Amino acid sequence: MATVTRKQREILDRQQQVLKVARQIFRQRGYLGLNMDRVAHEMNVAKGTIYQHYKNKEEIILALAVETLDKRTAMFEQACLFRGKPRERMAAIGCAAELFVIRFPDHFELEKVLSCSSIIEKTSENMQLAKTAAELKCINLVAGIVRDAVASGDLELPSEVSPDQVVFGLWSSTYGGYSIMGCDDTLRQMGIDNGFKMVRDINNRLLDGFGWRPLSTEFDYDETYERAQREIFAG
Amino acid sequence: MATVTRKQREILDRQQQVLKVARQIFRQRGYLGLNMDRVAHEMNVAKGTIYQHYKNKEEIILALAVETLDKRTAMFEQACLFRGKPRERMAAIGCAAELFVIRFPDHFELEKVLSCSSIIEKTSENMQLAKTAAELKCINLVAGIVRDAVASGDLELPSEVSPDQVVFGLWSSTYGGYSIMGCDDTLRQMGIDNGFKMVRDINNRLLDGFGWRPLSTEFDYDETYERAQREIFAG
DNA sequence: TGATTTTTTGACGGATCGTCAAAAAATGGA
DNA sequence: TCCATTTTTTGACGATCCGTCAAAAAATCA
Repeated sequence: MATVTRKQREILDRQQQVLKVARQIFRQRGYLGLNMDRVAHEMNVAKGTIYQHYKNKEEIILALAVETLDKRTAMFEQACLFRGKPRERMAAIGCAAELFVIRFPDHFELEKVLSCSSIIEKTSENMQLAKTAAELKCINLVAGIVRDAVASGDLELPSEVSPDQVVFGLWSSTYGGYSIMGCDDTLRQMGIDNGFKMVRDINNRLLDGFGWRPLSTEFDYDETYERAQREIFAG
Repeated sequence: MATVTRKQREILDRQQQVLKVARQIFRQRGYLGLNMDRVAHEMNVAKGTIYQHYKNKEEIILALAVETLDKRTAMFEQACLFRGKPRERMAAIGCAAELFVIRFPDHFELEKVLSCSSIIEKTSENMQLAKTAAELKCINLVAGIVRDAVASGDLELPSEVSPDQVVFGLWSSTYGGYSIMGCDDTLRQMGIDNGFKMVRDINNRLLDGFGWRPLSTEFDYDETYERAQREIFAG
């Protein structure tokens, strides 16, 4: 028993080790620069061994995304603990999202690669499900806050609008905003310097549009952001 | 002289031909399925000839994106001609954006591929600039409508908010929304069926948040969408 | 027509992929 | 401890795609 467990642990450890090395390479050299030979070489191991753990490099990339997605879930969970009205907690989520892309700058690049259909197609169904599950955890945390707002009366949604719609809106604009920020110099051409602040403001306007009280015009959410940063994500 | 022109035309024609064949392959087989040998083979031409026109497949993909981006500009220009208040014209732009992704379903896939830094890095500076220029044309059309709204008093922007910020917001949520729609089945998990309607509603909420009159709560923009579809993009 | 320039060709060397038979290591029973 | 059996690791291999370039073919010109 103990032997089996040790063996299994060793395998798990190496799985982690592969991800660690692969993330390093991906960060430095991107999708095209990451290849199995390189991973194997950096790990002082034969190529075949890597294939024992992951069927191809796309699978490794997907595994990396799941790994960081779990980090994000943890950060979002922290944010949910923030003391304040639902909309303040949502601001804390925004704060977490910002910190996440700063702390894990390679995650968005992973997402972009995985958004290419011919790339994601090479990965296993299982790992894809794992990623969807990891995403759903985050989405549900956010949806929970929206529902709290509805329950507390801060947010009055018409019958044809579901809480998930609000989540989808925040998700879209945040995802879109960060995407445009990261890869396009169109932004610079538009004269926008602080992309994070921009996304924050856009999201605030969006929530104002849904009538989520207190509106950003009557409450200082920048202050809330700073408090969230200090209180929850100190260090 | 006439000879030179004819020769040049032939070269241009083949450039187009490459794009046509490549788009076909890309649509069917995606990024990983598109390769120079295949393009050459389908064109009954040697591989070296393809390289005379485009330095690698990434450059072809970028050229394809520029091509469709120009189509989008044309559609946005049409939308700008729509008769109505600025916000109605903006709705017409939204309509154009929708029709665009329907008419050119491969464009978003191209965008996704090109958003990967290690892929775009393989392309030429010049073609990248061409893409940025094509994007900027669209952005400026949208920005023009925002400025019209400000000028006409329909939209009162605080001094710290620039019209470009509004554009960025729309851009983000639309880009983000369509991205999530296209590649993720997270959406289905969230129980969202009509992604287009969703993006439309989100954008309306966002503009409501900016206080752009008439608000979507006091005006039927769905009606405007349908009119835009009928009037401008008939057929 | 034949010399010169331009264009096309596809074979080639190099990189990466994913596989698999053989080698090495681990396991387990005597 | 030893050796037979199972599991894991190894890296050579064939296949694919990349981008190049010298030679062949075509076009131009005098």
